[in-house]
Amino acid sequence: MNATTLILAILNFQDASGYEIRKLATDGPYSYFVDIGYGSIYPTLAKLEAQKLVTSRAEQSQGKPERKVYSITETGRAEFIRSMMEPPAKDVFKSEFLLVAMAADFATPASVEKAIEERIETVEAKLAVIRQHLTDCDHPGSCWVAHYGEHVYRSSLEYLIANKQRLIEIAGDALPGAQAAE
Amino acid sequence: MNATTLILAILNFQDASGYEIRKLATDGPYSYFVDIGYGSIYPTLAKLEAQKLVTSRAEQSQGKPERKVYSITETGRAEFIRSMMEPPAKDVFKSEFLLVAMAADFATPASVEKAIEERIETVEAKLAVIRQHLTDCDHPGSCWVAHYGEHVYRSSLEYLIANKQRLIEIAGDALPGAQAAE
DNA sequence: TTGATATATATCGACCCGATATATATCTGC
DNA sequence: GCAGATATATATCGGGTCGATATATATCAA
Repeated sequence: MNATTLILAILNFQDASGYEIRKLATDGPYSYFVDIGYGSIYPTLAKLEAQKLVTSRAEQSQGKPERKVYSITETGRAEFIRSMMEPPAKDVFKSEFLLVAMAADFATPASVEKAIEERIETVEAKLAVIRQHLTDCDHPGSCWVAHYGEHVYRSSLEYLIANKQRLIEIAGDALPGAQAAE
Repeated sequence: MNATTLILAILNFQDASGYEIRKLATDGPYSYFVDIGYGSIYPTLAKLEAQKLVTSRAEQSQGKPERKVYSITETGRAEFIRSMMEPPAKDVFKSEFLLVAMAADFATPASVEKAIEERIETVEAKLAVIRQHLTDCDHPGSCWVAHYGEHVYRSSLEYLIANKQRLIEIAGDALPGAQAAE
């Protein structure tokens, strides 16, 4: 994706600690088109602070470890706006599940069934998160994106459920000792 | 994704050179759920050859540079089948376009329009490739996956076209000097 | 014959992800 | 009251991956 742009975008909407940024990008409203780990977040925050695009302050809340809360600066906001103007990089989509589905005839029906069932559960979970965001959605851009996510994930789920059985039937056909199982 | 699994999967279906693997993963029937560059392909092929999971032979076709064609071994095929049995890693989806859409109020209508139009063109191109594959699709797993791709990309395209105008209308609303443009 | 394009192999640096280490506070059950 | 699980929080390291680039040959069009 590009950790710098993403973090600047998040900090443009709200102050956050590294830990919160991770949660927003994993479970929050960014989670269905973004993914970023600590290994990118903390070094990027340090770099952004050195460049004066963000500032940080320590904050101790009762009971919890001290948080290091980051805020975007005016320079940072200008850089964020500039980055929103340039043409976005191409989308990245990688699915090991689809690779397994493509080679279903080389796996057992049991493993294929498990794979597609887990995929269905994952998509359902993601849909639930999106629909939750849709109920308390105020900012217009976020609503547009959440509706997009709902639309696409629902479509994906429909196909998976409707064609699950057909994929399981393909399974095992190319495995040694599987000639014409009637 | 995991370059090893992908390359083993491709070589399980056909012999190929590094260059061909790249093309299959970029324009071919793997292209809508996979992406891999030379920086992963050549080192992985070398590793797989050292492990005796693939073998290579030089082949000079007329007029073109010499090709180094790789074939999967029996050990490699066993390893491929084993890898198809274990639960697939989670899908990866990252979209800088959706980040721009979410922050559309911080960009100009012109740049947002350009971004969504380019996105529509990209999806249409991908759909065209998938539909081409569907016309000459023999292997059942590949057909299942191509149908899935057709279903999801068509759904995505529908939303983009139907909601393009609405996104452009959001654009610019948070930019300095944009109070209530009627 | 120049330049553009396609084929083909290969590598390097920058970036990114997953796993892990470390630490504190709360909550639950025994 | 304390052990263990869980949540909060910061940080790093190694391995993997990507984009750009270098190199080379052959074809085709201007």
